[in-house]
Amino acid sequence: MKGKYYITTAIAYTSKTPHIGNTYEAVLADAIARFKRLVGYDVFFLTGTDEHGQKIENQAKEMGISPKEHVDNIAAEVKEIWDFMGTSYDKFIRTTDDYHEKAVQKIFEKLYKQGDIYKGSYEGWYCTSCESFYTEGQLTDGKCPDCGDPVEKAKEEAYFLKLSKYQDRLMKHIEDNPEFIQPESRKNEMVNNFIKPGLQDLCVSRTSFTWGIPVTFDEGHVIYVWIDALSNYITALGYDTENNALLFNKYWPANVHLIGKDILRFHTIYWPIMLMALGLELPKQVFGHPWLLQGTDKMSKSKGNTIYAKQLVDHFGVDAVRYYLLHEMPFANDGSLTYGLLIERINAELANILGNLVNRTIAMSKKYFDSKVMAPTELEDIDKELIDLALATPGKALSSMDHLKVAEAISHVFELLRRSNKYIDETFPWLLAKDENKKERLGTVLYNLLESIRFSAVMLSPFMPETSKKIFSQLNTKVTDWDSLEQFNGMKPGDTLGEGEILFARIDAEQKLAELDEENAKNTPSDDIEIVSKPEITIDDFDKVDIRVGKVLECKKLPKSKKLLVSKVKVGNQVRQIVSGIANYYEPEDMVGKNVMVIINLKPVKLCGELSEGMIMAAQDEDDKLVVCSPESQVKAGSVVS
RNA sequence: CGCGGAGUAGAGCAGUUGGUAGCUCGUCGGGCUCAUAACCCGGAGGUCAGGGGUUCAAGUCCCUUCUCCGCAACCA
Repeated sequence: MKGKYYITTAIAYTSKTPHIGNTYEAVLADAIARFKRLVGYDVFFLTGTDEHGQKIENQAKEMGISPKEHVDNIAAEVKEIWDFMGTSYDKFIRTTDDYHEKAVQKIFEKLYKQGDIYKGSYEGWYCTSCESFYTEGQLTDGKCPDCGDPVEKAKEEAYFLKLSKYQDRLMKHIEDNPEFIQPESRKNEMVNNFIKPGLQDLCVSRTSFTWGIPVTFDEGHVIYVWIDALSNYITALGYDTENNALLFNKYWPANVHLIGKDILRFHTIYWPIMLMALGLELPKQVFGHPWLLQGTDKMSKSKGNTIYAKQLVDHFGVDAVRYYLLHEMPFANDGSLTYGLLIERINAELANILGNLVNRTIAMSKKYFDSKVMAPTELEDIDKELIDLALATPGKALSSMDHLKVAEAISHVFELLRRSNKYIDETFPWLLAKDENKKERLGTVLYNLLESIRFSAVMLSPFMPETSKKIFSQLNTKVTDWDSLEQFNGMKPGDTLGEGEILFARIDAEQKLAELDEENAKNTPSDDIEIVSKPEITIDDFDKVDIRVGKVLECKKLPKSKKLLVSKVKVGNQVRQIVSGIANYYEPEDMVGKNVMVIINLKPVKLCGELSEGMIMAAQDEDDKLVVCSPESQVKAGSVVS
């Protein structure tokens, strides 16, 4: 054993079925976990689901089921997907698990007792009808994002975690451990945007919803997501504030937390500080992996471009999908997935390079030697070249994997496969077969090929476990351990090979794409936007809103901001300054002269230092694109809209 | 001037401490027939975003401009 290796994924939020992008993270973690096991580490691979929070509470209410039922459903789906993707997790934690909830409560108590969590108050906007608190940014149009009612400024009691106290220690840790935050560019983002400006204490409790872990010593307070979700990495191992379970003592600290780049902040700032406060070691590394895009777009349900793992696996098989995810994702930049690209990779690499090599080698062995493995004899230079590459490849893969460069590790193996294909052309086995005197040479050539394939299959097993298994069965070998790659003699002369079988059939791209299109068309009921209406209002409510026609007199960009335009709008006998977030869609000169609809009785506010006295109405389509609303024909500025 | 990253062949990307510009796909031509119309070889295709500088030598270091992206701020 080379020691322990503890790897985690982020826990999936149980508000909707995870798409292929979410699945990517689990597969990536799995590949690393399997690789580490293969090379001799004692691995613990944790994944799971994050199941609390207001969003889930609300969703459940809408569906008319209990939150628990709701999360049970989704958690089961997540688990099912992880399972058919072949992820070899050692534990699947759910934040609604009993032991987790108890441990989180103890953590909260401990931090409170030692003064790292204190009770304070949280100023925000309160919506009476929803009994909810919102921050400035959560409000839509200055009103409750949920029900649209007016909100009022209010204070709420809440618990806070003292981040500032640990700020310097965190900074030092990041500086002393350059590998702590990966990739590097992310580290700079965290340090410059958050740590250097100074950390604000973090609100770690809520009273606005109940679907969460209760604070034991203060009724009505629920532990907010940070402490609840992040703690899973230690509670899963049986962490306890008083005496820790064996697992915890053995595996903590984590070697790597694998997470999406979007939640890097929580894992590189809040989580380390929590751990420091608990007196625990920090994880060795946090890797914020890039995102998987559908073509060049972010996947989203509203765009209807969501690709689910299930469909891909049904059509292409698990290992092909795993291969794509693991090999096509760059280390730091977002990757892209389309059906077309997937098919291209399957054909070019899996079918042509890998599958065909195995197939032709097994076929020749059968044809020339009745599937017997021959003993290699004298080696020629060309043989040595192949063997040297085979022997060198495990080291290369190992080193790539040490830096989590999974795609690179796979490429090394494919180099060997390509070299093997070339070796066939260089040695002309079919000619050797015609000459009885060259039987021995032919046997040697085939032996070298079989052994190279065995090498490749061993190295590929963390990435494509099923495929490796199939190859081993075709080779009829049980020598599949990593150490067997130290010598080029794993295949045993005299053994009989198994039956040949196509590993990856070539796919007719055109036909397959048509098939998928048809299937997706069937499953996408309609393009229409689903309407979830805000609560009914009376004519009196509506009457409170004063909408007028205005004419844009001048308009300029707000240099400090990317999205904001500042317009001077003539409304009747007044000229108002209005700031709008439309800079991505309109040039200032486009706006000048336009007649627009303006809400004139919104409370004025300052945005990026500029006063905004109203709102220009704009329609927002699914891509978040904004289109300014104008009256159909000329109307005098100041006219009432109703 | 908020912080950071990126701009290299038609596409997707590599290019460690500066020393002849590479890989995969595609394309064109050739070879081979064991194999899944597969495999192997070769050709074409790049003022390494633009401009300046340091150096015997710059994709690589420095300055500057432009364009994309991420984070932050913000979307009345």
